[in-house]
Amino acid sequence: MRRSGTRREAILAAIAAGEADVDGLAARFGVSPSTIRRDLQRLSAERAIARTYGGAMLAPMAEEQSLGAREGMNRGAKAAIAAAALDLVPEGETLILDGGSTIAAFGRLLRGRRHRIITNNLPLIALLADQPGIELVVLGGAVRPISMSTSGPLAEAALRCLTADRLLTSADGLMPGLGLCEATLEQVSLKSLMMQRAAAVTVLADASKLGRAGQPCWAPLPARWTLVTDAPERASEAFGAEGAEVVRAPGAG
Amino acid sequence: MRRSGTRREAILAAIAAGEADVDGLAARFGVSPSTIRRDLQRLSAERAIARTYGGAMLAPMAEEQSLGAREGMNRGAKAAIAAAALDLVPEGETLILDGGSTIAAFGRLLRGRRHRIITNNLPLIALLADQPGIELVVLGGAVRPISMSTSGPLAEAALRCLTADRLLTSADGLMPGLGLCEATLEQVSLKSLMMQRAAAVTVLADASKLGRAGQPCWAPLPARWTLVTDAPERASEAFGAEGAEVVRAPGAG
DNA sequence: CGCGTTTTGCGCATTTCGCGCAGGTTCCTG
DNA sequence: CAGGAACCTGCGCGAAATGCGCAAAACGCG
Repeated sequence: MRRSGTRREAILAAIAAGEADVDGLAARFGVSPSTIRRDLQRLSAERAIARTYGGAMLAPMAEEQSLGAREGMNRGAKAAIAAAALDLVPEGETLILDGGSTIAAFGRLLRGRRHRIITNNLPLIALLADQPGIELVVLGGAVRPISMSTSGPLAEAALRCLTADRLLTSADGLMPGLGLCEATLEQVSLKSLMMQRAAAVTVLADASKLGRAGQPCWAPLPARWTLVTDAPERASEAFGAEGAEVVRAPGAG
Repeated sequence: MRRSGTRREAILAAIAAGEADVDGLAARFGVSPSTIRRDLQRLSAERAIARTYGGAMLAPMAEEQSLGAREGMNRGAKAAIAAAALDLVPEGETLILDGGSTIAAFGRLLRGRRHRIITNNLPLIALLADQPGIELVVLGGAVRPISMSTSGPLAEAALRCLTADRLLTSADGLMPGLGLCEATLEQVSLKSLMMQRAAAVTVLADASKLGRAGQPCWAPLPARWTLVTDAPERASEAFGAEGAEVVRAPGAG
């Protein structure tokens, strides 16, 4: 029977459309849950989907574009850093969330919480827009495809109309005494303005960023700020010596 | 004990490292499977992981398709209207693309072309950001989850810094003499400003929108504008009589 | 029409999950 | 310093989901 292949494609489409539980799919296609289970098992073996308890979800794509590849890098570390940063942020605060995959990982954890979010992090919008407890404001401006974020004069103009309790940001590199570095002046200009507009500054950076000066454009850090990192203490103590509160997230493994 | 937060981060790291089953995690951390289960439940609620049968996996970065469901409605008609509208737009123009699924369908057709795009249509960003021939500017502002678009004072302020060759917009309803209607004043205020800022106005509306006054807030249309619709001529001739150029798209089929 | 292959549905044992309950620890407060 | 609130933890129980084996049905092919 060639039809089963057709049904598996339809199941794939149904899962992509949100129909995710075994019983629902069984009713939808008029077959028994056992059959759906077998189909899901096969699709799972083909790496097309991933099984969940009582259902299935689209498989996490192995690799994709430039952004997806970088998101995969240090993913565990970023998730751990994001979770550690979450404990520092009281519910109800107004947050500025900067661009970058580390901040996106943090933003995902805000689902279910109550916050006002100001962000130029475009992938984050889809993750938070449906949350009833979250009021989302997007900073406009020109889109940087590499980082999927906005920047430029329009973003800065919008930011000048807003203030926040806390900024969460990351960087291409951090150096004691210099601050954080990025590839373009446009980026550091926006980051500096974000720091001015937030009462507290929290920087999320994995171990590979500390002590790295790989970019030419620098933004100084405020007198008091918080660093959340998975790096060992010897790599971060220099920041602590110059006014940063250092929070360690457990390293992967 | 506040340490549980620390353990949850460690669990996150362990899952990223491949340790994925409940019993293994319980043994790894020296706690009962019940506790691990609770931790996984909590991480799952935070969307940091996804539960599987007997374990967990890192949450996929991409999700969200509540909009996708509505996008399916009148999909054929919208695609036909979008294709017809594409013929009206010369390559190289600077376009304002309003929110809504009809405009999103149009924007998808711009892939591979050369344009400057100004938009508050959030789903469109992911579709066009990777296109080398397209320069993308996002209007910031508050996010309306229902339509996945931005609006409000910030969007209008940004728009006041920009002009465009053409506006492509849609509406909840169109009436001869009245213009187009939307659910909120905020929406029509932004649409009116978009019309002022664009040298030409093109409205995409399927047959169900014509002659419908289902919303209380109205924006008048300019003296000359273009209507692209799949409705039969008798439904659109009233608009032609008051200055609109009417372009018919072949009905869905 | 007969046969082999594939698919499907069902029952059963096993595993996992969710929830309530009791005990213990931490922290805050009067 | 004592009391209490909040939290975490472990355990047991009922419910749900899973995997497996087996028999019946559907399909393709000679």
